[in-house]
Amino acid sequence: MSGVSKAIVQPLLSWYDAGHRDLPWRSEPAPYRVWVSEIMLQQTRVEAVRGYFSRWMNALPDIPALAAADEAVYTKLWEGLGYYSRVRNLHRAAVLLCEEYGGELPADYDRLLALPGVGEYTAGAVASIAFGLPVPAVDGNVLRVAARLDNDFTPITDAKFKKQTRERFAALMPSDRPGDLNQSLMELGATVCLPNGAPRCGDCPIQHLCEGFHRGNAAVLPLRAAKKARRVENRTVLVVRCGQLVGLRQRPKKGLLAGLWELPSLDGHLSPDELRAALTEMGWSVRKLLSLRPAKHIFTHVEWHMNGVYVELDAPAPALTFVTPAELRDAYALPSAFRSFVSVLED
DNA sequence: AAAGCGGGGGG
DNA sequence: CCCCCAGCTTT
Repeated sequence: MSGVSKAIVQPLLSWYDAGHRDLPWRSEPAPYRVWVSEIMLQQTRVEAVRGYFSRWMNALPDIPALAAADEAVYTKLWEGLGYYSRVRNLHRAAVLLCEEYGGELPADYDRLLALPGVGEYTAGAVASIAFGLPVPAVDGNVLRVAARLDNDFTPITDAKFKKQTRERFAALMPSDRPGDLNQSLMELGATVCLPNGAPRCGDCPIQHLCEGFHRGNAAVLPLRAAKKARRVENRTVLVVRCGQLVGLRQRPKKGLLAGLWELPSLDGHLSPDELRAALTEMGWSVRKLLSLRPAKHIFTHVEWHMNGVYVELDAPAPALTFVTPAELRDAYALPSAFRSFVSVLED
């Protein structure tokens, strides 16, 4: 017997018991902590989450506290973590939980799945880790482990592969330790069954059950669908000063970096003359313009190639919100894309 | 099924 | 440079 089968369960649990990473949401797996950690961990590395998780729990220790928090507060706590719809959904779900479930998470896979921001993976993770329910939690790690175990060349990005993998693991979940089995699979993927052709099969507790290893294919699996090319957007980004204040703009409620604050910017790379003309046209009283070092920021599907310009105004521009550098640092959520330009304010 | 949605660490 | 990360939602 080999591949994804019940034979992997005991070796994985024993291996997990023998040692695993010490993660803050593991040592104290209250449902709220597990839920928040799993949302933060979506498409995000464990090491990036640690600091955010600690600060979040300190500021918003339970579901009612999150439900009652201002948008500016929870958005600021998420600043720099990315995929900001996650934090909006987290808050929406907290409000909903207070209204419908007395401020607690339901111990039920389908009710968890119905929460905003909670998909198949997260519902399975919370159900199994926080509530001990025997449901699988199939993330990118588990998909890779499954493809290698079964020597399966189906692209793991295919929906059918994900569905099949969930079903295969659902059939072998142990009733006593489902959360630990799910975490052992993810731990294996994160520390041993590594991506990019670098599996450490010599350290694997289920090597003897791995069809991919047996066939010599562990390093070439899994397959993935080809990814699309990014488009490039040229922008002229402004560090606007008026006295000691800096001018900010809030992004639209939908789309990229929705609702976050940003440095104002114009489409394209404008020359100093073009920029001065454009700003005058907008009614801004420009006192001084200084070019800053250009910067590039890469998102998943678009690249911003940014020319920075320091702009001094005689009077505040009505379209902007003017704040002190300290207020910007402490209370306004600004995406990482603008970091290099904001550092100009620290002189 | 495909596209949109962040940011960073490591090869 | 490219890869991929404890994915979800919308179209």
